[in-house]
Amino acid sequence: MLKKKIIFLVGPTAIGKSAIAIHLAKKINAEIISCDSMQVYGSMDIVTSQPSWPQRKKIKHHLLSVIDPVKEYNVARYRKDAMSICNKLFLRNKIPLFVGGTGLYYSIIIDGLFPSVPEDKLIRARIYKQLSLKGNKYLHRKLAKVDPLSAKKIHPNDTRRIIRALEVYMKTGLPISILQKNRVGLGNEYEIKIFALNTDRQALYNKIDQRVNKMFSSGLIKDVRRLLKHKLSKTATCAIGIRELEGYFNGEHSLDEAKRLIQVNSRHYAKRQLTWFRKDKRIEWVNIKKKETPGEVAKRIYKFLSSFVKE
RNA sequence: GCCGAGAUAGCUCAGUGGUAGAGCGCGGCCCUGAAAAGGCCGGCGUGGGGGGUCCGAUUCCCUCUCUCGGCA
Repeated sequence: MLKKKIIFLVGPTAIGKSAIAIHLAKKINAEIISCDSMQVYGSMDIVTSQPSWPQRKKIKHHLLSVIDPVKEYNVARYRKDAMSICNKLFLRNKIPLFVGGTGLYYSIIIDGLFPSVPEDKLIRARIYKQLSLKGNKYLHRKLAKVDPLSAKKIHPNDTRRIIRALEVYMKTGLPISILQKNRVGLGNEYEIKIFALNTDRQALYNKIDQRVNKMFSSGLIKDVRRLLKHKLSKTATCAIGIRELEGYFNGEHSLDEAKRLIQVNSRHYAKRQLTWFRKDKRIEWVNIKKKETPGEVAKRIYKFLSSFVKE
């Protein structure tokens, strides 16, 4: 029996994934599933740099603008949503082409998520209270007692992960480090290819600056001002551009400073993305050459996997 | 032109007679229900140029160059 094929196209922010993905999708009869933790949110098109409507008309895109920004979203929901779309695409003989920059999301699709409990707001509130009362070292020691493995792995300052580990332990009575070993990925049924786009660092940073400029000229300020009228979820608020502009609106800093911060934070983000991808040895790296068009890059990738998709 | 202040990391600036730090930036890394988040590590340097004093100068002295104030 033929294995089901799934293709991933990842890369740092602003590298040009969307345009390349559309060219590629056309060549291989694919539909695009966004793999981006922020582009799932609707009415945030400009801050999250979603593919334009003309682009979305060319190739069907999934998981863009599907959640209200006042709602929370997370990996587990993403996996569920994405896998369900994936299966529908298989029924229609379409290849799922995952495109995006969220490292955790694509790896969760491939490698699976350990079965566990969702966030429990009450428990978290209790742990947060302990955190403010007794400090992070206390929580870390507490974790060390019930789950020494995790405590060793998680730095005492990384309170988010300490809290998550404690939460899981409190709900299940089992250490998260044990549960985490139990993940079910795509396995043998599927055949996957992962491509990561990159270019030299300075060129990437120039692209990021350009993108930020473009965001501003397409009405970022107005957009964020409108968004801030609602109580955005803690996840949606994380989109780069929201807090920086909020600081400007509140008079904490100038507009120029807000823009500078958006650029800096985007660079840092891109750097972290690259660190994540580098670690994944399954990735085929595609280095974009100077002046190479999206179509040309897509062609190179297509050549690389033509035997893969024709089998 | 005169007087004063200054010239130290990519930037803003500390500090010291025994060849230097901090914040930001920059680089590297970690990551399983907030992941565009969160966390960890790394100084990346001809101390403006040239002399002098001293065992030893980034630090003290002289001089030149430049920058910023003030007076002309």
